[in-house]
Amino acid sequence: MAYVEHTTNAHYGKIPAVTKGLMGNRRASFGELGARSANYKAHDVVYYEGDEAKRLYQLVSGTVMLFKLLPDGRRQVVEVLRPGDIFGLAHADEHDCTAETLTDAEVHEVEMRQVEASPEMQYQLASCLTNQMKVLHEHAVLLGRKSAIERVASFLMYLIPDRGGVGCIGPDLSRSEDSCDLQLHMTRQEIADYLGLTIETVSRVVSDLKRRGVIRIDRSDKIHLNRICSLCQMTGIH
Amino acid sequence: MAYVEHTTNAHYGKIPAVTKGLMGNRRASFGELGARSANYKAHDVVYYEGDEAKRLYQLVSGTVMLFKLLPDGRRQVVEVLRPGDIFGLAHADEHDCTAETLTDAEVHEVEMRQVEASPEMQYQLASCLTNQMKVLHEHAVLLGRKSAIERVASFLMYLIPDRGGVGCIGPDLSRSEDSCDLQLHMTRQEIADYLGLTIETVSRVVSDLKRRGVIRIDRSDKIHLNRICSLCQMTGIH
DNA sequence: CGACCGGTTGAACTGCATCAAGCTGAGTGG
DNA sequence: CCACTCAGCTTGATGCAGTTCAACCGGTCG
Repeated sequence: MAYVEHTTNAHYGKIPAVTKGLMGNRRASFGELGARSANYKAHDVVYYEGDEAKRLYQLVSGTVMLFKLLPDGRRQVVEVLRPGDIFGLAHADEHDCTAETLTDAEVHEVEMRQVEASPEMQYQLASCLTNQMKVLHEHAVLLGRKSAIERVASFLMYLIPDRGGVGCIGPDLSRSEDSCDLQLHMTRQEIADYLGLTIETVSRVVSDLKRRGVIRIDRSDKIHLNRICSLCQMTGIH
Repeated sequence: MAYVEHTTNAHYGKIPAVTKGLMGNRRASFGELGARSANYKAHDVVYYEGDEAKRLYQLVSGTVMLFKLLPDGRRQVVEVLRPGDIFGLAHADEHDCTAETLTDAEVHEVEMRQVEASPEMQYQLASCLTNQMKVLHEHAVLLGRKSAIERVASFLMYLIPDRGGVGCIGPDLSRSEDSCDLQLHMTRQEIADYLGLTIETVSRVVSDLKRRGVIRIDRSDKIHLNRICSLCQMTGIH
């Protein structure tokens, strides 16, 4: 089984061309508005929590995570960004999170002044933020109310390409397949910090899913979903 | 000790007049842009999760919470809104949360079309969302990584007027007081659903804080903070 | 080959949930 | 005015999901 990045990972691929309205699932792009493009290697830090916020960033390709640290070292990954997502917003001129790439990533960067001066960009900004807020709401439910199995199942479902975190499409899947390959791009530690669990719990749950035949582990970061529907059943949203 | 609403509760008071830039701590208002004003009683539902999203709302006074439900009844309060906050945004024309007032509330309502057509409103929207994103990030840390005591302490700190969730101002408090009265406007159940805990745990932690002399309980929804600094010390961010 | 890093697995512990009473205060009716 | 009720809250006893601590495993790299 070959793992072709752009078909096997939701986090890959360029920004989708489809756009709707402000409140629709538009995925706007800063590219056509004269943003500077920058390339980062995997595990580069784009900015640190507390840094002065000078620019706005839009992820073009690859994956970026935003996380916060508590003084004793506890970490919470607050967002795992997909192409099209905007980051670097700051409420009081200071970044509230650290932004670190999970993979090589291409990013469009725009000076804050430019954004302030461009209604076009603000439109796109509002549109992207709307979407990201929804994801944050779902993640709050995950962190506040879901069990470990439900968290991991939700996480895996979220990674399925062309599903945008949406649950079961129903029994008559348009893809007519109930299986799928995933490329994780995250260590167990990163997953744990995203799901509010420990590394051991993530590992145990993944092993358990394997034992139950729901997934197959080809390499620790390459997982094959055997039964997407079963997995979806475990997310807590059914 | 008298409890005067607009001085004792962070959730009360009109939208602050102070505004800065897009990324600053601006608290924009739709009022001057011809929004319709609506008044709700305590515990009114503004819209339900799944309802078609037709309008955008900005809270003028009072408190509103947004929550999501899992099919088995588990609930997560994802946001507790303050005056100036915007809600009702929907990614796919459908509200992703239920919006319910906690107190009597005044709300400005704007048709989605109007927002789409108004760069001015989009600017304000982007500004408000930036702030709300930051709060959601902090809340993710709370839900994912904090203990019960830390959650309750963080929650109480968040309610202190004129602090916007900011931690210790330092030993030389500008208010020169280390105490404060709070009006909760939330039942133990609502607090528990906000903090990702059970009602019993919230109750136990509050009793514990009382026993330690950090707070005094005047009525279940009226709490006096005896030592704000001690409380702040318990939030996990120090 | 050995060191090392990320991951897995086991055994014991614990913080919070669950289950089950009891309490308190506001509202109601005799 | 007191008895009753009922909703929201508190407190105690018990259980368990997930953490913690510790050992081990397998692939990779110098």
